[in-house]
Amino acid sequence: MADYGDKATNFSEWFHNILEVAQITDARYPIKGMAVWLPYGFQIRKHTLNIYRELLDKDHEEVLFPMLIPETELAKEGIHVKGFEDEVYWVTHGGPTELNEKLALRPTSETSMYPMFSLWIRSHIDLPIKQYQVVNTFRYETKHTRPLIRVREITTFAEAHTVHSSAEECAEQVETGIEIYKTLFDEMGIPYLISKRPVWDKFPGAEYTMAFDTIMPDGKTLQIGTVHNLGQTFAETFDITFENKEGEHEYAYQTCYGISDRVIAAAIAAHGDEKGLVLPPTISPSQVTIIPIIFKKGAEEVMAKCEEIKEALESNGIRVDMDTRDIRPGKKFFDWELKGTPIRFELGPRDLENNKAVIGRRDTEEKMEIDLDEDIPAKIIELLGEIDSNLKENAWKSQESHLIEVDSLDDVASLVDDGKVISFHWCGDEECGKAIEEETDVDVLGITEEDIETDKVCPHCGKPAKHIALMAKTY
RNA sequence: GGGACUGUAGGGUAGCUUGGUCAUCCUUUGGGCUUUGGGAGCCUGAGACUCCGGUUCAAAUCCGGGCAGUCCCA
Repeated sequence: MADYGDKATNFSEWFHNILEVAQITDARYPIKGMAVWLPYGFQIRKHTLNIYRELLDKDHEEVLFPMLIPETELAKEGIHVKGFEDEVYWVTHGGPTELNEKLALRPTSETSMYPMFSLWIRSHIDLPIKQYQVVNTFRYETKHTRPLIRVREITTFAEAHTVHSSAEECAEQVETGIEIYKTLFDEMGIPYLISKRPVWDKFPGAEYTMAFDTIMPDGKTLQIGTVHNLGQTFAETFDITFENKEGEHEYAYQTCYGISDRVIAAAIAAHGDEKGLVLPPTISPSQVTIIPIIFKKGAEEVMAKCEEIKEALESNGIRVDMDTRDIRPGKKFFDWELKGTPIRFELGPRDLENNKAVIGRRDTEEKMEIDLDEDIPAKIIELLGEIDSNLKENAWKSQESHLIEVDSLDDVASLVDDGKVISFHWCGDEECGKAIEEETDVDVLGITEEDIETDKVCPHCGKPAKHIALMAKTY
């Protein structure tokens, strides 16, 4: 039995090992924080993006903006640039010639897109604009990098940008963005916590930031998606104005929301186990992997039946892979457990004789027989659905086991060391929040329930509590 | 931002303290035989001292720096 490390007690080690042995990424690329997507990992990424695109294509348009941003544009929005300036990669030369203006590799695309929005938008008729792009972005991370989680090239940055003619519509779009991401994470079985980031941790330039965090197996949280209400800040900076129905010029209202490679990291972390990956059928490269068990005698008949089943499954829209390698079946079972294929379909001469096949579930490790005369595609589709909901349910249970409500912050440090994420009543004051972070050395993630009616007081400052907030160690 | 540790075949490692023989073992991998329902076996090949500089008759081993990685603290 291979030992990939213990997922709960040594998540980092487990995660590194799984990425490597399951051939998702190769982190040996000779630049810190940049890795190669391997074919198997790329497939997972592709299916994840398919879900994403399907969700956004309903009422967003996909676009593609350049990767380079002139220094003057990047620097226009003061608060925004301050949030990123230490992490920007600069292009300074074209061949031997020094450029007369430095060009930034986009750390995010507001300053790339919004000057164009300014040109495109003249009247309220032009609004709303809802666009998205899937691009790579660059951040010169100074902390230690981790594959998929903290990288210098974010290879999969899926960002949406919207422009509206009223503050109300803009706020509604924030809710829409949240709903889209909920659906995406639900499809992948990733549990999440939604909170409003504290003011000192919001997106630079935003009015407020709504964030999705998932709790990793070690109890640290990972931010997997954010939705920002930008208000009119960027519109003022980039002069995005429209003529409203009254014929007056008004600054536009904007939102942006994004997800990244981290979503895939979250899916791997949420479902994987000591044997390797466990992939939800929605993103697994193959949903069913057929393993023909070949002996010299009867090989042709077995292969023919396997082909037949493969075609039957594929014509029902199921992704099927067939492992025809000339190696022992045991080796194949181990390989596909490592790669997390949801269903193994094993068929050998003995089965053929009995008119049966063996189905193996990756999530429960159950093996069951199926009659070859049965409606196999229907059975598989049913099973895939069960696997999907089982994975999701377990992941949510696991997340909930990390959550704990407290009335006092005395034990926060030891609870967090124990892998807990803390929920507490909070006054909401910036000064108080920063003091809490300082004293406990744990981050205030954000507010999960805003402006609640309660008799409770803030455990730190003793003032009346207004919100329920979360604290955690973060990745 | 500050600190600690590490770098030997594709992966994991021994050797480094005390410089000196053909650099160890597992895995991987090419070829051959034999096997095939949970990682087969045998035979025979392949594959490494992070880079640059220094000390030395001699460096995987000692020293300095770069690059890369892991971890801890802000």
